[in-house]
Amino acid sequence: MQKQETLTKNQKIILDIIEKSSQPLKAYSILFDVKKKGINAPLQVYRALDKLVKIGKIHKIESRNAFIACKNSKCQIANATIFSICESCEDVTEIHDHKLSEHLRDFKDNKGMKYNKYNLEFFGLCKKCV
Amino acid sequence: MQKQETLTKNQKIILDIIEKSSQPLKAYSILFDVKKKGINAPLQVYRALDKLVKIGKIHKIESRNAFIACKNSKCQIANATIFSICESCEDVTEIHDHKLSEHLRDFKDNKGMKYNKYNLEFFGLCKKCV
DNA sequence: CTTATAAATGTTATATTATTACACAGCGTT
DNA sequence: AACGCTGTGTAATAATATAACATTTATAAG
Repeated sequence: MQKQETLTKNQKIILDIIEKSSQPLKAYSILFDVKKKGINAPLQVYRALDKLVKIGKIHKIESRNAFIACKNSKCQIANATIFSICESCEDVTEIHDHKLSEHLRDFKDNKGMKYNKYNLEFFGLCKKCV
Repeated sequence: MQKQETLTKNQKIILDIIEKSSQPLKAYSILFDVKKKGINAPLQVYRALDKLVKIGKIHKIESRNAFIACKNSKCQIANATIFSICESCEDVTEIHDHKLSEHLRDFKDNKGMKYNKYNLEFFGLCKKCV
């Protein structure tokens, strides 16, 4: 625990919006929403997003170019994310599976690469869409 | 084995360029390279890329918006990819790890979702860059 | 062989996502 | 007070990707 409480005004505004959404939000849709709060330019959004990703408050869904809040209250886990994505309704859920996480954390390839992060996205059809 | 031999002219041109590169290529850099072969528009590139991804000849590195050839000669594996990415030199390597692949293939969450695909990207520093 | 159907092409325009560059403000340290 | 660091605001632009339309080629069906 160090400085994750000290978000700036813009960062708070953006985090707030993302946390209120159960689903990933795109940068420009966030921008649209925060115009009324005085955030006018894409860069202001992207800067806040970058920071929030860095400190683990949100995650980027790479295959969708969208951002979702980390539900894990103590998260800090900017570096190990697993998501399931429904290809029909686009519902995204963060997966917390201890065993799988362990496997990924412990993975070693045979090339001496030093890993500090991974991102895993599962695709398929959710219950509703099957 | 069915129709993976029957690539069209554009698809062949694009695949050829990607296969000749050991590293991922971006769509617009491919476009630049193929202009001399009569492919003039982004859409022509993206269409070929889509098809090649679909049949498993190439993979998209989602975090980099770039495309790399599948080295697995019999690949057909458009649906299960694992890559390691060096955050310093951006070197990308496809990982073939039987045990890890099995784990991912067999993964079941507790929400009844039916998976048909996954994409995993590891980030870190390669031997040279450590 | 002819018709129908699906898949790919070529082209123009445009939408979406993300970054560069620059000037400046706030804050903690020395 | 000067420095370094992080964040802000703004304008411009770069990079990535898709929509819409007309046409052509390939494949399959009668």
